[in-house]
Order: sequence, then C-alpha cells, then structure tokens
Amino acid sequence: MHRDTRQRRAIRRALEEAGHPLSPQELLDLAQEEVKSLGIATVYRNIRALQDDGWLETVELPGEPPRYEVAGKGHHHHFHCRDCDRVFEVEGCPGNIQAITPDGFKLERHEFVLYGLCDSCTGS
Amino acid sequence: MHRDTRQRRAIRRALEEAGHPLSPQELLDLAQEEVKSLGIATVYRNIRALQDDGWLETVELPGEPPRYEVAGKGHHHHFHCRDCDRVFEVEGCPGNIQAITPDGFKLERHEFVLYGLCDSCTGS
DNA sequence: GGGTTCTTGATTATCTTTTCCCAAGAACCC
DNA sequence: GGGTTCTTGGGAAAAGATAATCAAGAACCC
Repeated sequence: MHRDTRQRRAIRRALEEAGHPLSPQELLDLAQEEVKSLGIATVYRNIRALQDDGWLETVELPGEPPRYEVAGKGHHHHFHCRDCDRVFEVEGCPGNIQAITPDGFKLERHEFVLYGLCDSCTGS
Repeated sequence: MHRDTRQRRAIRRALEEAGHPLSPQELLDLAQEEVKSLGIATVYRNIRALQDDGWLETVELPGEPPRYEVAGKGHHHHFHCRDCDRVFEVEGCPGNIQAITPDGFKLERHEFVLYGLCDSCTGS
C-alpha cells in the first residue's frame, strides 16, 4: 500500500531524531537536510499517512498549530519554551487530578502544559 | 474614549452572565438575544477593546480557537466538555508542578486542561 | 438641538494553515 | 526491463478566523 520513498524515510528519520514534537514547518526544515527538494505538500501528506498507520501522534498546545511526535511513548506532558518556541517532553504527572474535577463532571483525560525557558535558553 | 453603546453593554453582560469562557460565535449568539442586529465584526472589535481595557482575558485551549472570559478571577484552570463543547472553570491546581519540570528548565507558568463530560452531558 | 466624533453592520479583504490538482518522476512486481 | 500504480513538487485553491473598509447611525458635549 505505502511505498518506501526517500521523502518518507527522511520525514520519519527527522521525527525520530528530533525526539520532541515538530511542527510541519520544523519537520520540513529538518527533512530537507536529507532531501533538499522536499515540498511542504509532501510533509502534510506523509503526516496524514503516518497518522493513519498509527506511527505518528498529534500534539496540540494552546494557541498553537499542531505538532507531531512518534506514537507509543506512554503518558507524558509538554514544556513549551517561550524563547526558542520548541516543545519538550515532560515525564510524570502532577498530583490528584480527580480531586479538582467539579462534582457531577466525568473526567476522561487531561493535558498539562508547562511554559518557561528550556535548558538551552536559560541565559544564566 | 470608549462610548457606552447598546452593543458593548450586551457583549459585556453576556460574558458576565455566562460565567465561563465564550468563543466569539458563542458571544455573538448570546449578545444577540439583547441586540438582535449585532454583527460579528462588532464582537471582534469589542473583544479587542475590552482586552485593551484589561476587562477581558483570553483563554486558549489546545486545538481550539480562543475563548474569552472576564478578567481578574485569580488562578484557575478549565474543563472542556466533549459533548456540548463548552468550557468550564476548575478551581484549584494539582500537586507539585516544579517536581516534574526537567532539570535546567525554568518554569514560569502552566496550563491544565481537563476533558470529559460536564454535569449536563453525563447521560447517566 | 446640533455638530463632532466614535461605533456599527455588512461586505470584502487578509492571513495562516492545510488540501487539491496534475504532470512528471519513482517504486514495485512480474 | 517495462508497465502499472503510487508519490512527489509546485502552484493554485480551500477553509476558518480575524481584520479592514466605508457609509450610515448613535453617543456625547456644549
């Protein structure tokens, strides 16, 4: 069904090597290091294809277009650096979430987003 | 500087009475109950004006266009109902957030979003 | 009450992100 | 190797949200 193309390999490799969620544009820039003719339409097409395969997951952050990361990483959250605009993974999950859920509401899932400066951007 | 118009009064009242964040379209629908000729452009204009006055705050949720709520409510988070698509306020804040921040990262703020069914939509 | 200035409503424009289109090129299979 | 089918690249187009334009209407001030 899906063919093994240079473009698709470059896109997959960029996502694996980045190790953190990438926007379509970031993904294009990284994958173009391997296949410089790569176009943005191909990035979007492959994002969809890899999502359909279950290989890729969408990371939505408030007020931002979606980013994408390799699927199957288990429960985690994200840290958004306000300086370099990159998104990092955060292990673990804070305290008792059910406790703050209003009475009568059914909690099904949650998202947690940290903001600040990443280790590369703390100018100290 | 700012004049006291029927439209602006209706928009403010809708936000106050709703008691939870509203999208521009939700705001239009509610304020039209009072001023039926109200147009969407006026809603957007007044959102900006009320933000500039510090009366209104933006609520950004993952993968959603912004909603707006009356400013000055103190720290809180939000619950997004997947059925009616409305957003509710959540009091309190879970456990130790600093504890899960990666080493070397500077935590400045955080957002927390709960998902599930609100009390009106739990069909039980 | 009347003039000045701000605001409104409707439409059009803009902006950003994502998808479509299609001819050219590449992968796969026998 | 050659044919079939899928994929690509680039530009045009769609989609959704927000802003600009402008004539008409409303608020404010004396």
